[in-house]
Amino acid sequence: MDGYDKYAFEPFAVTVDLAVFTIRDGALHVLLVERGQEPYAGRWALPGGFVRPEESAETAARRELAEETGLQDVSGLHLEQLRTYSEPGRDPRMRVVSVAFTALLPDAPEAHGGSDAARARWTPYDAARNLAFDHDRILADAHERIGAKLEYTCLATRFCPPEFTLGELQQVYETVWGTTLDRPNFRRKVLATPGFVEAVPGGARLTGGRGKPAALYRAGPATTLHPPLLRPTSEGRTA
Amino acid sequence: MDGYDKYAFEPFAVTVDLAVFTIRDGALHVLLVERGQEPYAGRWALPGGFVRPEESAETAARRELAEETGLQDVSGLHLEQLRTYSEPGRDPRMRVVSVAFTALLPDAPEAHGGSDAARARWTPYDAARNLAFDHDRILADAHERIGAKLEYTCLATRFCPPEFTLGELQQVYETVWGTTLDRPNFRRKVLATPGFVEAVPGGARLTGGRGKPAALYRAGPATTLHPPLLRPTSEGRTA
DNA sequence: GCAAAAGTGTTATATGTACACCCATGG
DNA sequence: CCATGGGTGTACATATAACACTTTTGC
Repeated sequence: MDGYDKYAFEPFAVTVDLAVFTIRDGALHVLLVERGQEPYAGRWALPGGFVRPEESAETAARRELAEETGLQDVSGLHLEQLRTYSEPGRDPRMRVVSVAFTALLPDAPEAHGGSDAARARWTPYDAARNLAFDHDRILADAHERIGAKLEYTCLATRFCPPEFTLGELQQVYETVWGTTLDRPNFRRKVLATPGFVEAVPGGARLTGGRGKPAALYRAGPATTLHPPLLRPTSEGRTA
Repeated sequence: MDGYDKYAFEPFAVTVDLAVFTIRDGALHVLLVERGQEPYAGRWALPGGFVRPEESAETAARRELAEETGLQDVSGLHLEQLRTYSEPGRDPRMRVVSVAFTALLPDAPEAHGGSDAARARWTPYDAARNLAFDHDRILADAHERIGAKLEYTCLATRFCPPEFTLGELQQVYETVWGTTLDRPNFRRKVLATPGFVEAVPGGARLTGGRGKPAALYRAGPATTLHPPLLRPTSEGRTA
């Protein structure tokens, strides 16, 4: 921390990369952009870009998110630092240190392919392979992280529109975890956690065309779940 | 990600900062160094330094850890990325993006004040205030993180020597969380988690001078705790 | 014997799990 | 009237929390 010469070292570039998730047609999707230039021209990559001189990484990530999704109001969206990737060879051009973020979107706004990215597309998570740079790894880390956070935080509501049914909330868990959950137990668990969801007084909505209309809920003020809502098959993780 | 001119932007410096914890005399301690130069000359700070051109942040963190603690074998120690701090004004000299790490040491090796740091000292966590830069914040984040990780990982054994008693392991939890735990229940919980600890066949040790000698255990292969070992007073965190 | 620390046992309560069952709606 | 999805009830297993009690050591 005691070097004054700004150019004493080979400069580092600092970028942000975003793993932006949404749930569409009952499947987890991630936002990818197609690279227009070398390296990795034509390959898909996570959206991202350089941190500007007067920005923090968080500010840069939010700006990129707005640019790539074309959303008007990005201020309320959940953005969270994942980790920083700094392996010397991760970008063939120069030393690039990238701060990765995860973001969760309620529904999939089709408008994208904003400013600089050649093309942007929502891709099913399972099909998002062979990405540019070390983005396969970043994406896998991001998926792992949100899966874990669903267990002990109220993050799942970030995937839902402002008003949602408990069935939709359950689908979030089932989609991210790739499991099925018992509906009665899920319902009780969610309602027993104070501040997780709040009932919308008169609301009800048909979900699948058929069936009983479901009551509507809003996200509550709580941020953490106590006790946690554990994945069913989390036995093998002790070894 | 598409800029080729390495000097197009004002350069970023990339550093690592370390929050190195240990337990000493039943209290949580953190390793601090006294700054010899401006800015913040004479103030205490977290150890850290520049990432070198051919290093990853992890490599740099491990190198700094070895230098600051004077330990021979730093390879087995637990080092974990915390998050990256990138606010534009956090270093008055230039743009410094810092990747923060946490490290846990079994006991407190007194040998320190290694290479570049003016002085290094183990400081009780509660007395580590008014640090240089944004290190108060980093330290608080690190403490919060390790407290949370004790709940659902086997991290606590990293604070212990190779062979330890269950009483010592319990002290780790009590020290980091600032609570007391019921000994019989703690014991059952730990032993019921497969792979958390392994009994050392013939071992026993006197702990407090008096009392029954305690059986010795080693850290097991498990890394996560299922079900988790929750803090007692974690009620208020739902709101 | 007494204090201190380890270790065992027991019980009430809470929580998680696996179901069976009823309700409202569209076709 | 049946398929579909929402919602309720209930019995059982397991986990937690609180606390009494025994064991082994040093003084």
